[in-house]
Amino acid sequence: MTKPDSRPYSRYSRDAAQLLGRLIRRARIEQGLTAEALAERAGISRGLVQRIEKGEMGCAIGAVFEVAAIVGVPLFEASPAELASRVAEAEYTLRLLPRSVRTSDKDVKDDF
Amino acid sequence: MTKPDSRPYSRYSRDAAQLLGRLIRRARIEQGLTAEALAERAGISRGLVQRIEKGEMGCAIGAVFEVAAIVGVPLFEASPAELASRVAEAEYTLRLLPRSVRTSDKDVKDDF
DNA sequence: TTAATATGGTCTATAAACTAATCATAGATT
DNA sequence: AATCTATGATTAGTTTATAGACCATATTAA
Repeated sequence: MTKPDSRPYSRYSRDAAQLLGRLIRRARIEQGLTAEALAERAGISRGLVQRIEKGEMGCAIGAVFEVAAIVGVPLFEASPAELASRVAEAEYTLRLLPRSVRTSDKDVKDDF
Repeated sequence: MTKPDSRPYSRYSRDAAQLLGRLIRRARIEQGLTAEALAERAGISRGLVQRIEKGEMGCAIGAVFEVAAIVGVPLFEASPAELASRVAEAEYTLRLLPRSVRTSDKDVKDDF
């Protein structure tokens, strides 16, 4: 058994996952919610809640987002209505773009 | 084989995952990046890129965030420096909270 | 229209996440 | 101080995601 989940993640994505986990943990505690209780509400195990709060990269995004929603950590800093609106907007914008990318090598901003 | 990944997700978390996927796809196309090329950069398979762009809830948050970072979709609407700063802040704030929750049942704002 | 390629879907094998149970410890309340 | 409980960590077993190959189709460019 080697070290688990040691893929080359960028600092940015690791920070983001970690921050999300901390925010969830903070919100849970402030609401007096037990990890066990939160797990029950989300339909997942307590162990997974622990991993989410630690910001581990292997957790399913569905589980993470669901837990965040339950304790009230806003995703995209948006309310449900705003989110739905942005989804629709993104949907529309996508339809305006080419459906297939033909170019071989263009510049990508990997850093921002 | 039954229907995969049919856990009871909230509308909010599903919208969030879907929006993130759309934003990634849009950014990728706008940059003339092939799904294959993006997968290569992220160290994942092309199939996983497709699932991420569809906003499927089972994808590992590490893979999703990594891909987002590569195409330049900001997480938490924050730059790398801001993110790191917020992580540190969250870390500090957590240390001020009780480490164990004793209460049995308090009110939770499930809706916001 | 034709040629080249990106995309979408499916399949199998493998790797990994997830669950559930358990134990030890830390922390909170009386 | 003593008790009760939440937390953290570990393990075994099951489920699921992921990789990689493949094929069919759609899309772009010539």
